[in-house]
Amino acid sequence: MTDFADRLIAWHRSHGRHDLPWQGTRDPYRVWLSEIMLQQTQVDTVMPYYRRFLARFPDVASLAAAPADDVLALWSGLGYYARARNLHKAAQRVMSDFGGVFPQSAAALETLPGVGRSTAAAIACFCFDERVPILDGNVKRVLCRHFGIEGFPGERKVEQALWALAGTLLPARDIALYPQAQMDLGATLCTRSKPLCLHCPVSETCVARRESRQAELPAARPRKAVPRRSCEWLVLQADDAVLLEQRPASGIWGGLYSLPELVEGETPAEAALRLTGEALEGWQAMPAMEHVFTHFRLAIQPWKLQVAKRPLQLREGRLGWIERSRLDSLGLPTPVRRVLCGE
DNA sequence: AATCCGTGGTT
DNA sequence: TAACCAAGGAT
Repeated sequence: MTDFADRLIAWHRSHGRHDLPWQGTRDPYRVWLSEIMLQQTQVDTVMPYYRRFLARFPDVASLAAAPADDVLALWSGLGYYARARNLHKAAQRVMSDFGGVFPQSAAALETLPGVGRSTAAAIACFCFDERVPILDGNVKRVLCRHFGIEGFPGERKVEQALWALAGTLLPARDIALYPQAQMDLGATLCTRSKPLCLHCPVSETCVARRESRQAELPAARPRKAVPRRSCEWLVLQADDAVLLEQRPASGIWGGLYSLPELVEGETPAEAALRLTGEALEGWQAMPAMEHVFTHFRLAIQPWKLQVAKRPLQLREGRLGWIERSRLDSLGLPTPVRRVLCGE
């Protein structure tokens, strides 16, 4: 079945995507950056972020030397912020452990934080012609359909089988073209819904096609109820500044600047007193909003409290007054940016 | 090994 | 509307 890869590559030459911003280079820095941004994130979403990021940090040295806050600011809105923190750490490790030169094997690349087996393989393959398989969402979908693989691909046994299968399908030549060929097929033809089998280069040998099971393969994730949580935020504004709190490095929105949360049962005035030690009055409700994550749903009630003069003391170390003009240069979670800057 | 981690688009 | 999930990795 080595023919499988050759057909994909031949199809890619004439029908694949060739003008994405991260294509046309074998610079491992650029390939690595694009691969990290594209994890669980669609191409159209990534493009503007990739351009901005590359303009600000043209190489691994400039990224390694940057403050973490600058990196998070450029990532703000892209989600999965551990990617940005790991990206920064990995850049520093390339400088310190590899003399500023990216390692040239998948095994070595995988030692970098945020670089797993598939991302390491993609970089090694694109940049250094290493003959290793990738296994992202596109490849999983294509393989499950074409070879009639049953079971949810997120399950360990199924994923192991897919890795093994992917390893047997590698082409004898043009290895550097193969990852892109697979991803293009998955992204443009073998899509999750309504795949365009009529244009597919491997449709004659596809199990799902033959059995009309394109909608059943790959098997869907076992569904669970999505928990609902709620929180209240204090939007304390003074002069032309707002009180923000940097979140802990781990957990949701790690390292980002967020609005202080009210403790259960607390009024906005009580929260302001707790945070500043001053009695502040005149709070009012802002429009409630809901933010949806993959794994839960968060109802947010912001409370605005505008005071004339900025309280001098802050009771917690992670609190700080941020000028409104500086908000653009900070890493803010999307709903925080929405509250402070409007839609 | 199952869970956690964002956001926006599609159906 | 709600479900689903996209160029996954870390724990």
